[in-house]
Amino acid sequence: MAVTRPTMNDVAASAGVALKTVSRVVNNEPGVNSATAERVRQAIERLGYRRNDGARVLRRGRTASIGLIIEDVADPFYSGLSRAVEDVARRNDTLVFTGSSAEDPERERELVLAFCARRVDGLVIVPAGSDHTYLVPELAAGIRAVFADRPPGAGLDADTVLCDNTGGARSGVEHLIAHGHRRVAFLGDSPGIFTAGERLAGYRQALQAASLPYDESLVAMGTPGHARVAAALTRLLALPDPPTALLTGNGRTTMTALRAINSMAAPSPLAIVGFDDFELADLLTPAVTVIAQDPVRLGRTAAELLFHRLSGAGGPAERVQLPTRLIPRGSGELPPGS
Amino acid sequence: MAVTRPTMNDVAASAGVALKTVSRVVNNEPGVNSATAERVRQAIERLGYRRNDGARVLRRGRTASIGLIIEDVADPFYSGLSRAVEDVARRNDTLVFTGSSAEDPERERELVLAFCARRVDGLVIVPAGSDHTYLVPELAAGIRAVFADRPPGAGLDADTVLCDNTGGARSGVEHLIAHGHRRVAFLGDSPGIFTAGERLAGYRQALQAASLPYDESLVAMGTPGHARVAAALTRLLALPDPPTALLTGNGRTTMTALRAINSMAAPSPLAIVGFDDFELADLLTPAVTVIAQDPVRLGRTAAELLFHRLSGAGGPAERVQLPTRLIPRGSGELPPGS
DNA sequence: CTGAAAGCGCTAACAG
DNA sequence: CTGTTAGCGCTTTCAG
Repeated sequence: MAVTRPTMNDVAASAGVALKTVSRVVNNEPGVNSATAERVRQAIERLGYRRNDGARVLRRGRTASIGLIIEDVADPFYSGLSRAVEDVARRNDTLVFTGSSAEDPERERELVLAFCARRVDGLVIVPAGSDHTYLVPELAAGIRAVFADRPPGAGLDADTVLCDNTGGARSGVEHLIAHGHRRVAFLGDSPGIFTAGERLAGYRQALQAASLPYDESLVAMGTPGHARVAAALTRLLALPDPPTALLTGNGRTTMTALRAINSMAAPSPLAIVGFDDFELADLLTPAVTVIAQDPVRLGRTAAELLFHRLSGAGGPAERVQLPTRLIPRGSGELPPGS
Repeated sequence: MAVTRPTMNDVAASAGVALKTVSRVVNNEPGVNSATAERVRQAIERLGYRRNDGARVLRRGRTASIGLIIEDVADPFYSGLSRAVEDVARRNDTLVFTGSSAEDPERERELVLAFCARRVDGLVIVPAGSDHTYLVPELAAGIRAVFADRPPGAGLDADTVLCDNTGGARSGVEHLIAHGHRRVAFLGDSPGIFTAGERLAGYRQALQAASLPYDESLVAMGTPGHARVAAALTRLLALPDPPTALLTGNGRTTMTALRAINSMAAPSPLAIVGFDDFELADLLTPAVTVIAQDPVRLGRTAAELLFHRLSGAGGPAERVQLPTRLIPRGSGELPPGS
């Protein structure tokens, strides 16, 4: 098995021309006699030559590749975002390295630095950690970074695209209150996660605007795993004055909560609004009312911002906020105590 | 803004040592005086030096990167597979380029060749096309490729990991027949897709084994879009002797079909078995019986096979088949004409 | 229109 | 233990 590929030199030798002439043909540079060019093309064909972009990059500087760091490709929210980034990259003739941080700051750092060592032109980062000082030398060296879904940690000023987490959560709770609920629980993601905090803030704002008390016992923040969610729900429903409605903090938590409630033989149905839309929400009984984010738009916006910078745009870091949309489907319109 | 990064040379000059010494320190090679090493490390820190892996690769041959081509990262089946490939790659200190072919053979080809031009060490390909002759020179040049979910086109012999599509579909139809059904429809994916054909074959085998006739009017193959699926279902249900049960050909088709049926006010409930498990199948009413594939295992197996080859394993192309598993949940156990 | 020489940043192979 | 030299495959620069 051939273990070494033909190089431009081999092609040049085979076609009886100089290296540079091959380079011109391969890159469609003007100023090559068409007969010569044809001879080169035949040699390329004959040898199965294919340009080594690694060497090209070394010489030219730009790698025409970017890195994308998300939490988990297998999560539908991030896979939508991923696909959008990929599409924008493709339109810019750029390849994408993808990596999942699994919500681990150390892993995020490793991935980012590995991408930087490959000299990606830029990065789209959904950060897991809150300390991004490790990025400072990279940014100083000209690598551009755009943060998506969550902002960078303190001390780093970079372009950022976020959803309106607070406003979204607020509108969800307002919706429940408008339907007569006074005891609304919040089942949120781990408190360390930026979006979880923002959504909790929105929850509180809605209560305050309606002059309802903030009752800590109605709030349960943590991972979206089944055990923890089921435990939290059990506790909530056993309260002396239990909630009649529930806001769940993200798509995964919503699904886990629905599953837990389903197997709990709840005394009276709980009204539910979920943060994040999800597939089949419309087919459940009742259909699930959600606050929809737009992961595709999030990814597209972040990637476009990145390429905007890569094409030379200067100016201060931008901060874009994307709207959310409440989609009433039934579960959020249930009256209390029905 | 600094547009050029410090190189090993800069570090060497700054530390007052030779280039090679820096290289030794950076790569943790033994045989450097610890005082010298410390001086070098300080210079690295001072200048914010980071090794350029592109240059390293050019010199060493291996890029420690692989390419992954799937149909669409945003599809849960492929995103599970993706994540599994990424995890295996990580364990092998390898980065992953990801690209979506969108079921377009030309796009698949472009992506693969772009990855090859970056000199990835290997590829995991879920092929969209059926002609892979474009890969021959790449394979000859030593790039390893493993096909997943679908085999390569005729004429190319490469490692392949498939699911038991035929057996899975057969077991699904057998299940329906065992529950008393005699008129079972098949709503499959576009006939050009490999897995769609295999599943159709399994459907036919089950009918034959039960001595039931194969009725073409009960089969509808095509894209999983809503319009086409709804039209197919309308036609099926208007048949003089309509089906009492339905096998759907993949996850997306199942969901679309459920949605269509839901809005159709069907005369009597249709028993349904879906190929592919999907999130929330257990929470629908009735819960959906499925033939589950294991996308994570598919991805893991393919990636492990790839790294096995990359570590020097020879021998003929392997062909691995993964089992499927029928998960009864309710929809597939409905009796006919209920 | 074509080519020779230099060098991108690094590692391998040898000296000292 | 440290340094020198060559060269990975390509593009850039400058001469013919």
